[in-house]
Amino acid sequence: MNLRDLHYLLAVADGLNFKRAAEACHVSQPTLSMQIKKMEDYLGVRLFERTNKSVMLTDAGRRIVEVARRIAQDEGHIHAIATMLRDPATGEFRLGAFPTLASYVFPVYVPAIVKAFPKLRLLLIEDKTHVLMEKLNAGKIDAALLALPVEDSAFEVVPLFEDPFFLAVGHDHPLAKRKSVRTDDLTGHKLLLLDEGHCLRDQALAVCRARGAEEEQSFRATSLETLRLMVQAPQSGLMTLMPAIAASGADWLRYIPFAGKTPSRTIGLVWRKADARGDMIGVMVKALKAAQG
Amino acid sequence: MNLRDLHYLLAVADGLNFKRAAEACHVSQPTLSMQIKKMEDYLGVRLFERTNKSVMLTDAGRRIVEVARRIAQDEGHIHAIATMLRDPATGEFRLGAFPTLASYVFPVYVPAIVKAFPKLRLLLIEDKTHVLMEKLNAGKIDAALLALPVEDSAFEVVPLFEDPFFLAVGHDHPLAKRKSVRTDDLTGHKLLLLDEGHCLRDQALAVCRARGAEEEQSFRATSLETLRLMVQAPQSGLMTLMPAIAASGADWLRYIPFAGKTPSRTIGLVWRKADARGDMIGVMVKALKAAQG
DNA sequence: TCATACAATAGGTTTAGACTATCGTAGCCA
DNA sequence: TGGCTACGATAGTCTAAACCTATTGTATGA
Repeated sequence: MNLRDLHYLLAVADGLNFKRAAEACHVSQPTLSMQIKKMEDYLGVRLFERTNKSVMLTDAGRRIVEVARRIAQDEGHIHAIATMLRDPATGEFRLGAFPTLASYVFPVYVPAIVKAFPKLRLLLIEDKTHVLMEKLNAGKIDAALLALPVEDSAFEVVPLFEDPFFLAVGHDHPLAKRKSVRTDDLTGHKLLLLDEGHCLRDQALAVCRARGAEEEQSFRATSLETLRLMVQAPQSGLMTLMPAIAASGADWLRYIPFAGKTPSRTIGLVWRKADARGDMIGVMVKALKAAQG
Repeated sequence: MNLRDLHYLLAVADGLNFKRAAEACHVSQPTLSMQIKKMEDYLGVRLFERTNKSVMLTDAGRRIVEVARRIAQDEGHIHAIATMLRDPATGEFRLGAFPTLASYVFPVYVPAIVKAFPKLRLLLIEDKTHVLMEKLNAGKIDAALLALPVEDSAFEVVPLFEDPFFLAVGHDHPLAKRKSVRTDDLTGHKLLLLDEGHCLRDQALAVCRARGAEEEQSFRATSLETLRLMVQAPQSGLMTLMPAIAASGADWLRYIPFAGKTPSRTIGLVWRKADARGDMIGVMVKALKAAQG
């Protein structure tokens, strides 16, 4: 059976006349006769009762036409969906970002994306880096904002901005009065970090470990907010690395810039190379860069 | 687009693997690749995102698969309908009979048909002869019990039984005491008939008109029951022809048989020659004949 | 680095859908 | 009654599309 045949069936059922139905289908009358006959043979039931003078639906024909009509409608729906989504800037777009980034970049990026692609339904996903990469791989999200480098040949990666780190300490911390610090100055101080799995933890460790800063082992924060509260607690003696993007100033921490070569992380957009919407994502990257400008 | 292609689409969507999908569809992998690609070109949207290592649905693909699944289901429904109705003795069968016959033959015939064709859904239609013939022609009913002859080359006709007429009179009618009558005896008596359009009227007229029986002009009955009541009314002086099948005896009329050549009507079953269920209707005729004993 | 797994491509064969021309039948009108 | 028209069915041929096998290209993993 064939969708075309179903349309032939419907055409004959509508006009109850093979010649006119053939015209409506833009085929010859014998073609139509043949195909209907073939369909009847295939289904094993007569669909039309035909004489030289009249054509009418059989009981089976009537019922089958009913279903065929629904199929034809659904076929129309498929075309409608395809037409709508032919423009890549329509449909859904699922964008991920890891937790210590999401709340700071989404407020800037989302309006930019919505403005650039008003017909795109944007869905935001906040998860740890490795979960995002799995989801990206599995097609559960379409792109992710991640800290670079991302080593995966299946992904396309574009850097968006540098996010420098500040040293964050409480007001009574030994380093609190410094105008700037060098990474060497961290040696011997106690460092509080996020819990395992947060990429900010790894980034901070990469900066500090070589310098002999000693990680506070009794506690690891599970969110930036907790981290902030722990560090600013009186007599904590703790410090942490805080990304500039998260250093709002609306708290009681001291954020001290690094002198010399400022440690930083690079944030980029990552998506699947195989994604057919690659071109659109390229345009999206431009919109994002413009937004942070 | 093609139903086959939709099945290919579903197979790939289910397994997310072209090779296995091809096996499931009993075609080669290149065929599947080709057809999917062709479909994507036709619709103008990418349905799958493919790499060497993985296949996943695009947003468009996901939505279209949803509709395709419904279409596949409906295709199944068409097969189910065809399988069910492949046996002619299933589905609906609409049987008509004219009013002065219906109430007397249906109680006998319907159980016989139901017994012979238990899967047939029998629908009964009661209407005047010419309406039944129109409906039969238009395919609105499948067969009709009519008084013969039926002159229409499009119809198949089989006589079922002879229905002799009685002369029906009230107890005080001049002919009430007769053991039998001849058609000549009707001359000069007042005849009450059914309204225009009832075939019993025409049949009775055919019997009586030649004999000079005088039709009561002031009133025509619209049902056999009314006719009965009018004739049996004291001092009515009316008579009518009553088919044997309707002469129940459970009323106050005298039913007098005709001597010599008894006038009668022939009742037969009529259906369209072109009806594919002709064979089944032939079997039905046998069942009807058996039922009337 | 070789073997494996996967989808895409190339080239040739078969099938099915399409065409034109014609038939067969019934209804209509002169 | 004979010829005209309208209708669907049939016959024979052509072509496009669906299919096959064989091969390519590219990752992954031992």
